[in-house]
Amino acid sequence: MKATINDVAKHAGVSIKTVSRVMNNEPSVRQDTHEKVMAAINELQYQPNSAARNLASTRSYSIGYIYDNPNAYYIIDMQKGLLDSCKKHGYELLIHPTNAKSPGIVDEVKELVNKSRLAGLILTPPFSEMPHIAAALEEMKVDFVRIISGSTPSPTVNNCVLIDDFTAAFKITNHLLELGHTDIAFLCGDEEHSSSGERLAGFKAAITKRGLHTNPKYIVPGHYSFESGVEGAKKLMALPQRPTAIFACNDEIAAGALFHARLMNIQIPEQLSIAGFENSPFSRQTWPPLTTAHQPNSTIAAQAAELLFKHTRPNANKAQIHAQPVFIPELVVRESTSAQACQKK
Amino acid sequence: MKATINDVAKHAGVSIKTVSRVMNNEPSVRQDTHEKVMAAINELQYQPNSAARNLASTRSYSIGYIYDNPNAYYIIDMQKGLLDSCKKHGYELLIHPTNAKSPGIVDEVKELVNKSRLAGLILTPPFSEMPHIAAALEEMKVDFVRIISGSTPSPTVNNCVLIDDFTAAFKITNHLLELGHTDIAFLCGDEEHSSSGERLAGFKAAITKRGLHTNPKYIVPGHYSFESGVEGAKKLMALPQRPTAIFACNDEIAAGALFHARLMNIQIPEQLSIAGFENSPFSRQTWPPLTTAHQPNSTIAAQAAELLFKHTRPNANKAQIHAQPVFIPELVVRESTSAQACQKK
DNA sequence: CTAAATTTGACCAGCGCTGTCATCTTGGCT
DNA sequence: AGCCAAGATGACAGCGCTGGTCAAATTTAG
Repeated sequence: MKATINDVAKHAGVSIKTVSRVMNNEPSVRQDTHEKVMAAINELQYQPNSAARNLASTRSYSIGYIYDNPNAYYIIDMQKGLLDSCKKHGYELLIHPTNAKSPGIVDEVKELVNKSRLAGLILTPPFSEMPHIAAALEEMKVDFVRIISGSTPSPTVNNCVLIDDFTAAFKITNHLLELGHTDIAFLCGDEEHSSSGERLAGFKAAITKRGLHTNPKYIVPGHYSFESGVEGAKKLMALPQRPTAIFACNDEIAAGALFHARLMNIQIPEQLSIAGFENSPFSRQTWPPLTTAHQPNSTIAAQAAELLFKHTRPNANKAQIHAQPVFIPELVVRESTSAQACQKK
Repeated sequence: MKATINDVAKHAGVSIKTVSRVMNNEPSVRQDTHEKVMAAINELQYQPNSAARNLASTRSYSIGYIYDNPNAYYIIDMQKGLLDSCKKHGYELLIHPTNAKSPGIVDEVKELVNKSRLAGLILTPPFSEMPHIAAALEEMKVDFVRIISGSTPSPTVNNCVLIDDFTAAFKITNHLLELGHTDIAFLCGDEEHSSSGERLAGFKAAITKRGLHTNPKYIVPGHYSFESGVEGAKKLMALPQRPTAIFACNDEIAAGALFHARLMNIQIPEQLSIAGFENSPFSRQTWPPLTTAHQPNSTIAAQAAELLFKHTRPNANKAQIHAQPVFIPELVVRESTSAQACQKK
């Protein structure tokens, strides 16, 4: 039915071991044999049986994705990217939803790795920012790649995919500044997520660079939720001097702010500009659609998986391993921001 | 490191063959030996190595979940239920997002089954309602369980989990009727999804039973999206005689309707009641929160997986196989519906 | 208490692949 | 040409389990 390594070996006129060598990128296979084998592989559409591989090898061919994120869109996108990359490299993806705040989380992760013999793990926030998880995995000598907020590749750590929240937030803030806004508020996400801090820093930097200064009353703590956005906007709108623009730490918060504004009969963007972050489907379902920063989650996930596979594969190009991809979410301008609110002043 | 079948055999004082018999539910194992082995399994926390099982057996121990649904919350919930059930039975879950409308979809599914040697498949709408997919799977002799809309178990088909959309819609409509509403509109979902038709039928039945009749102008075709809800509400609100309540085919549509109402300065529920369907997180993020019907997606998914495993396991209790679970989503009353709008009349 | 039926174990092959180690090539050197 | 080391390739065992066969042990029924 399905081609096995034996079929490929016969077809190419080599031993199965040589086919195995080619499949595993092992050195000491001559150029022409390599090509011969590859040709046979392609012709027979050979795909190694992962069960056999797992059984025979000390290594494993599945990676895990642990998640605990209320944002379903984010998870779905991540999965998509991971799956694509896994498929490409003949790996399997094991998904494991769990509760990051559970006290036994480290043991749970350990057990998962052991039981499912995982080759590696993809960690997204909040897991990617939990030092005890990273420590446990390092101790177990399991590879992992973290997707974290940051802009400057670290020379000591090579297993991260960085999202430059700072720069993206800087851009969004700049967009608002360029429209003419000077009284801009910021609705924070969860304190524990470094992304929120990075975005706030980018926000402040843009304002400072413009020669303005940030009004502490305009920086509202909160968390990554719709409700938090409603609350935050309520506080801001109750201030004697209202801001003319709000930059929310993600689209959900922005949607909440938008909602509160609608409730208060504040026209968007005529009387108030609102920007979000992430470009989730959410940001297109609001009215008006949200100006936001596009975070290409699928692509980010795929990159993370690629990085993991490079680690995992024993004979990888060492130079490539140290590449730390940095993603800068791009500004997406929609109808929720305009110059109108500040021109009236 | 990890316990193998040999360890269990030694621990229980039996041969590995007997352990294997127990693991695979084979007959002709005496009660007490069975217990002895189970005790050893529990004590050693034995989990069969799925790679070895897959390799040795003609059967496989992984099931697939194919999805193509814009509703990320739905998918996440489904996954959760499937994973729980898989874990319990020692199966693996393979997820496969794809495009249901792609012309090569049947071949794609076939290839997936072949390549990953799937024991079975879980099909949700729209896949569960595509006859050519079911036919292809039957031809391949691959088990599958469909999650579909319906209320009466079919005697010929035994691989379905039913969601009684009719009754749930009946209940929601009744709730509106009991509040005193008589002019109730219905915003349809996609025509291709039978759930929309079932919900509409339940809606009509409730109205008819009340001795009233449905106004054709109040039945607005559409699809399962926020935008469709906005459009639908717009049409309804433009009618000379506005309805006093709207029953939307799902929460997203309801959210769209809610949004349009807010835009038109129609107070909810004072001037108009709106109900949704599904009880997705969406329904709690709107203001006011939506009256809806709770569809326990995780539980439904888990049931579907259980059903599939019963099919797949060769020595299962035949009587159980023919049980077709029927879920009736329960009414959840929140602030978006009240008697106010119809009392004013 | 015996014959028949049931339960269990010993043993083997083999699933498709990798790891180890032995063997065969190759090419550089004298 | 002859020799040797390094490189390329192959033979073979074994990963943990299932499925089959058959014989031995045990239970059950008559």
